[in-house]
Amino acid sequence: MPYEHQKIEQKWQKYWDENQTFATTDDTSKPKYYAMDMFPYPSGQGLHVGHPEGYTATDIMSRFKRANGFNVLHPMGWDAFGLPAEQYAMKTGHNPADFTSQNVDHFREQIKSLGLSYDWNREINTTDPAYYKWTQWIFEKLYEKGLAYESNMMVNWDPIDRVVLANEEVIDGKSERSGNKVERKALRQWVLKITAYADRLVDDLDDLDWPEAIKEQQRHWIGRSKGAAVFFNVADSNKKIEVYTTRPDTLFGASYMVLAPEHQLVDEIATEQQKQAISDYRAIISAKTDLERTDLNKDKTGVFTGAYGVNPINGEKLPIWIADYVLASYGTGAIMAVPAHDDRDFEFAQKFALEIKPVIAGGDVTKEPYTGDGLHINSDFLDGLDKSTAINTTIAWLETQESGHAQTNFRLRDWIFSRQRYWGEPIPVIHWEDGTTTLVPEKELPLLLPHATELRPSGSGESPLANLTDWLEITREDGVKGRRETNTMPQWAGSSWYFLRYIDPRNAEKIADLDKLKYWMNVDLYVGGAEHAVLHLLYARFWHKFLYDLGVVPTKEPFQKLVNQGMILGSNHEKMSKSKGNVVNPDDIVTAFGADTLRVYEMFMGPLTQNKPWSEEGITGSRRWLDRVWRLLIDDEGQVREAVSTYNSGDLDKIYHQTVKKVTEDLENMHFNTAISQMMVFINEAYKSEALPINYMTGFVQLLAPIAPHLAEELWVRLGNKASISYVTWPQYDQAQLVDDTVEIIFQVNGKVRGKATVARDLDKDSMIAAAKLDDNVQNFIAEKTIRKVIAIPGKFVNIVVG
RNA sequence: GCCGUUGUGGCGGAAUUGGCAGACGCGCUGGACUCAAAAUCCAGUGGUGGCAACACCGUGUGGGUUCGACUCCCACCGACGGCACCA
Repeated sequence: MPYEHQKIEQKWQKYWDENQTFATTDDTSKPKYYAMDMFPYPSGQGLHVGHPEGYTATDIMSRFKRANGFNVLHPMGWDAFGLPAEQYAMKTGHNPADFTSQNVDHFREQIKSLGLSYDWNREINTTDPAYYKWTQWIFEKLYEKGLAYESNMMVNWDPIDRVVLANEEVIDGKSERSGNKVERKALRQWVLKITAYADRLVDDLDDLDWPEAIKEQQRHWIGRSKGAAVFFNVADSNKKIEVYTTRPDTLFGASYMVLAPEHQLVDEIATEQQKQAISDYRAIISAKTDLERTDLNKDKTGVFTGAYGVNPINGEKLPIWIADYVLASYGTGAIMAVPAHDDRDFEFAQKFALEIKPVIAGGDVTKEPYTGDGLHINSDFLDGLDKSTAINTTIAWLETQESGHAQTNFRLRDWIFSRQRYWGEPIPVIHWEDGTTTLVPEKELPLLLPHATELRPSGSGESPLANLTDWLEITREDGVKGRRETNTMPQWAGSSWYFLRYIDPRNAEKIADLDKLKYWMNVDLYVGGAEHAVLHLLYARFWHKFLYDLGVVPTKEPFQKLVNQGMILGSNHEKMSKSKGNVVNPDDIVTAFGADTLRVYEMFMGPLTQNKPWSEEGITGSRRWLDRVWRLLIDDEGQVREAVSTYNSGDLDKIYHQTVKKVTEDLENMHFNTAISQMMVFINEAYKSEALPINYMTGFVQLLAPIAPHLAEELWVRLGNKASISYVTWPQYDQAQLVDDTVEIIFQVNGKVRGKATVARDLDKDSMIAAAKLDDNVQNFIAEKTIRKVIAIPGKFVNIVVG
């Protein structure tokens, strides 16, 4: 009887469902393990083969931990708000909710066919009002704490369609959909003050078990830098310019100053004869896209304002320029330029023939800027000091003069939290005609997204919600009229706290019960793609810290261990895409080979974290191996083979215990590919053995169960055990079975292998050396040579050094 | 340019603390079974030379440390991901 994957997989999926095998309880007597996947956006395309990779990894860990006595929380849900549904709805005249719910059903069905051990009772959906009630609640708390505010921010604006576009909708400066040229436009936006958490977001990374690359990306994104604020008076004026510098020690080398073209003081200090040049320059700048201002333009441009600043340290007058290489959004939008020791200032100074004064010894600043360390020169009281001493000395001096102070800056900016979209969580705010703004009262949450079949752009830059007058307009008891906020939240909102809701998904009173949170948090394993390295993970960490400060959650960080699965590439080693015609559909694989084969193959392809190309031959190889496992134990009539019995010839003793050890350790470390290869070795050995001891066979089936659960359940029952295998205690290995009395040692001459011998495990050094010298081939290489040295390690090797 | 990851047979990939490079799988070759084929089972398979024993070469490139280097150090090259004038 052959291995019939379809029958077996359906049978066990039904069994798990009916028996609620994977329903999680809050049994706090057991240690807990919380394994979570990044929940998917349920797109119309359905699952691709990349999804099952990460899902299988967390599923293996979940099943492995269950067998090791852990109480496992392994949930799944849907990140179901998002742009594609809205675009599709606009095109077809449907409501995004209906379309999304069909997609969710399709995704759920596909995911269930993979045999993943989720607790489906905890399924969540970010578009469910019972869920987004709490997303709105968190927003209200942020607002109450002063961490949510309104501000005019620049957005991508399609002037013909009159809609706001997301960055990813803008391709080469044009709208992806309409092809219209996109402009920058200031619009009122809701903004979250993530910068208030910048220090903690950097510092707390240190304790997380995350890939170093991701931590580095977050550190860089936050971009904390330490330096000084320095105040420069403007000559012949009462104005002051504050600059930010990381090199206050080079203050004696400052030879000019630069303001960002948008800097507020520009108009106030510019002289009459420069005003025309300035406005011309600004016109050119505003026509440039961000890309042109950064990437494409390495050539420095700028205009003199006609004004001078006074260097607080020596009273020198410094010309004040405007230039777009100084960014309005970073620091104070103003710098002191030290061309001798900064690449950008050097380039600018050369172009406009500004003075270049060296203040640090080393390098030749007539040729290139010197940015290294060195002793200070031409710097009065700083002369002879090294960089860090000079920095501290200067800051101390500035503080006594009240001309500056130490200052920390961040690259991180506040988070633009609103979207001019329909398909998102409504922001629970009302703008009243008397000019006040209030939150929707907590007891009225959730503020429901009104049902709409015809989504049309409002034309004003507001979301389609602005068209829905019934919902939009509201009158207070005292007759004051109000208008609801038409902005909705970004897709990041619902995903910033979903890991909390899985813990207590139906709680109507709060996000989740604190005792349950105390038991389950943090997430022990979080697996997903590296494309979320910064934004999602940073936003989730920010919200979590905020909730921690509120006392809602008991931990400072949400995700203790993070793993990024690699991408599955097409068989041509390129990223899978429709246009390249290299897309593999997991449904086809499940039908033709089975979910277990897909799971084994995806885990066997290579390390979880690396990119790997799909291979048609590879998948058949994995299937072949599962067939081989089946045939080892089950004969043509569907009976357990006679060789499987309580008789143990001893052939498999060593390999069995080795396999238990290796598989256990590999699973613990998520080295699934080598765990599978060890199981293959075991099966190869078993095929050569006459006797198949029943306890070894059941032990093997247990090792296989996390990876190929349907097949393992089936074999487990056929071998005479009671269903199900999921909570049966993991097999143990016997250390004593792993060591042999004899061991093969190698003989080297000058580090090259020249012979081998099998000797007693505890053979002493001298006997090993003697044996080595007797070896024929070794003699060929040491004959007539002087032995300089002999290295011997018992149980391993002898190395004879001749010369 | 900067930060991070990575480079091993025809292919995917193995190799605790430096100690037999290439486990396992794919592919390929041969054998068994079969009228034949498929499937299956068994064996072989880094390159060069040799009937063989065995020798030489071999982990991106060039140096170095060491009795011994895929592994450690220095310099360089290529691929992938991220950031991009952040003062």
